[in-house]
Amino acid sequence: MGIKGLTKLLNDEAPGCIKEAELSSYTGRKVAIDASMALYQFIIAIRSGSEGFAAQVLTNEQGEITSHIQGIFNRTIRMLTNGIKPVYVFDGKPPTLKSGELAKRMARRQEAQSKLEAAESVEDKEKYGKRLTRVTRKHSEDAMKLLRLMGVPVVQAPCEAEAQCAELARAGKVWATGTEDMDALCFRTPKLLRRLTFGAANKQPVMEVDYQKAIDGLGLTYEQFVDLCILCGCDYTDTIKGIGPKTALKLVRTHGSIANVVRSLDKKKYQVPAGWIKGSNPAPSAKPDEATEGEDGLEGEGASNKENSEKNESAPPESDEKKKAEDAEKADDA
DNA sequence: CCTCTCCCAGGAGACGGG
DNA sequence: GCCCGTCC
DNA sequence: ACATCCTGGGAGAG
Repeated sequence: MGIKGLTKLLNDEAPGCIKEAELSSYTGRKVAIDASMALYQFIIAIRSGSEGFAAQVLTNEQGEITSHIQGIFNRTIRMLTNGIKPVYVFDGKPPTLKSGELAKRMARRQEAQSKLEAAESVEDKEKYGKRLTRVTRKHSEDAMKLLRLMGVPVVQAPCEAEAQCAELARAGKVWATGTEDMDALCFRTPKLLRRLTFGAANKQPVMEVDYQKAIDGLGLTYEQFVDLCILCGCDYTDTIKGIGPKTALKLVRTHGSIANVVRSLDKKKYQVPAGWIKGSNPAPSAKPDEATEGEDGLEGEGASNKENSEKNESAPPESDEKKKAEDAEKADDA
């Protein structure tokens, strides 16, 4: 996940938008965290007996996974100990992941699936079974229950958790989004905190990115920033060979939008992937520029301007906005 | 100057006793 | 502070 | 996904 070379680009072109600090300097801050992402990592990472034979997840007497409970518990305790107030945000409707990454995951998953069925040895079955790991509804419910018992606020996002985290931050309900994924900036979270899980005892400090300083430093609008990220290469689209972060920035600055950039490119020199941005498509879809505006009610999903032909995700209705706000109020009590 | 490719090292959750 | 064993 | 897999940094060519 992430935007290729974005961290370096920001360091080079928007100096000051990234800074590092001790965990202790965030005492008292409320931070929104994508719960599903955390759960997935815990389920993958927390295993016992990795040195011996069977690398197994932690389970209860019924054989159900409990790694995620252990992980969420420890991490939450750690943050609370440091005076940081987490707000866990759970995914709602599965996001319309873009064709690229989604297809890739699907392919990998199906490959594992078929290999699992073909597997004869116990080892193989175990091996391929692991590749099918995913966060289930039950895992999420377990975590929600735990968090509620701990008095930690939980938010149910209408769609993508990352987008919701950014909205909470924009609304001032939390101070920042805690994530390892720079994609969060594309949802306009005012502050992004990386390596928040590493404590004082650990090596790297917390990394803090200021969204406003970032786009100001780059000299771009929000829409242009999203376009830049797409050009740099994100999870959802292929990149154009020969165009890296520096060139992408220059192009967006010069032409103003990704549609204009693509239009102006020498197609003989640069291979634009099939089915790319509308500007590359002979059939113009309405007004390209408007597709990137947030006026349709879609939160964040700026990157969705490339999928305007697909079923547009039903926009998060106002009621969801209120619901999340209410939930976040509880954060104040914690 | 910028990008691409290749290679390789390191990390992949957190705690706590020794 | 590091090294590992442990967490279920 | 720990008998693997992914990422980031550096070298070197185009």
